[in-house]
Amino acid sequence: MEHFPLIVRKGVPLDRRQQKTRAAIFAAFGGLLAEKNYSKITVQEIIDAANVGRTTFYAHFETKEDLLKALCEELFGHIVKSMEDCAHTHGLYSDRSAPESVFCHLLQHLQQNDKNVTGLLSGESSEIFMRFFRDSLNELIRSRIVSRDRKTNEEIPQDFLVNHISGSFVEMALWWIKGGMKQTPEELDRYFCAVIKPVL
Amino acid sequence: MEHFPLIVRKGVPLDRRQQKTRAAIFAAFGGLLAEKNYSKITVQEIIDAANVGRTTFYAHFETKEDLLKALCEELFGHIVKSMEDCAHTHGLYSDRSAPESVFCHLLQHLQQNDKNVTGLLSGESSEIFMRFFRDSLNELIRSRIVSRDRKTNEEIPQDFLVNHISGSFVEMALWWIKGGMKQTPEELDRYFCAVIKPVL
DNA sequence: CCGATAGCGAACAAAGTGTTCGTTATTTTA
DNA sequence: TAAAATAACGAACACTTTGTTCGCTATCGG
Repeated sequence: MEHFPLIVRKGVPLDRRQQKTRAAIFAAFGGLLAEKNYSKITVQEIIDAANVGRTTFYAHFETKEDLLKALCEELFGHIVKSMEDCAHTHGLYSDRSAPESVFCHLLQHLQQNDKNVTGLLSGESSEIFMRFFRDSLNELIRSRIVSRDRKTNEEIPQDFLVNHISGSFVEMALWWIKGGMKQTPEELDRYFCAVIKPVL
Repeated sequence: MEHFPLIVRKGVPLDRRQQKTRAAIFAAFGGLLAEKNYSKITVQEIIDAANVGRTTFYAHFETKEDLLKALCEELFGHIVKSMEDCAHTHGLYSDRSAPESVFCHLLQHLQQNDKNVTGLLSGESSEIFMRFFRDSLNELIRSRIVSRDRKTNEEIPQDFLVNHISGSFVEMALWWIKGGMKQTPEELDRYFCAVIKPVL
């Protein structure tokens, strides 16, 4: 909890050693997360798996929670980024004109096991990641749903809708992953549109 | 993790002392959960708050997680029970004929601050409880949706639907509680039916 | 009343956390 | 390429938390 002289300063490109250390820690942590619950993972285990010194770990991350946050950003950062791009070019939902929905795009990203996301997501700590993921999604949907879909049902508050959509999506993704990803992203996207579209 | 000679045996009614201890621990734990995250709560804090000996605590619960599970069962046990009853007499959804949906019933339960549930649910650990809650709900919906609603959309798998409904509901409840329960249960129930009904 | 048993608190080993320090290895830079 | 900078290392540390033991006391139920 104390202030600690951080070796890693933002803005400054990482020393090759730092890059290696950081990568090793992420890899180790990821591996552990895939096989056991976050709360049961100990810093010592991470250190051992990453094969780095104790001091080194704490020079990079203040705490295990800090590491988790960093990992989330690392893992979902570019997914969210490409999600935003996709939302600009294509629409939020699939259409005859735009078969590539953001949601489908997203599911494809997950499926292609980008940076071993899937391992983590099928592990016991998947909820943690999904929460993180969900918050980004919420932002996106909020901005998109306001700009489009003006003719929407006046009975139901925007806030409720936004939450419903992002919440449902995350729950679906969780269900999908935990069930072994039996369906294709396109299938899922159809289901999702089928249950979400009528609402708007 | 070791086998520990459990004082509390199931089936046998609790000694008056045991009842008092158990209640004190639940109350203390509940109070703590309402103000700080589960993971940050220490057994010692619970012991102090409950004003109970260390040994006594461990005679009742093997671990903090064990306590959490017991508390969940205590809190949601009767809610789930009454939920099942409600599902038999009334239908799953609101109707002109049956304005009392299970969902509405459920929200009312939450709102009337049953056994201080709300405090816990607005705390940082709400997800944990909601997960527990969700699993019960899933069971109920699964059995009900199969018996009714046979004419349902053949395009979408039952499994997907069940998950969608219970997932959405939990996400809604979470949104509601975290937002300070601004809406009435009846309002929420209307919104929920509005987004769920079209699906079936 | 009395035998049974729950609660108590001190004390403990074990494990985990966050930090320090001096040394070694690697990278930048000049 | 030599020198200054700095990241990594590992032993050692004080501290916290956990789960358990033991002997004593208080309370309960028959």
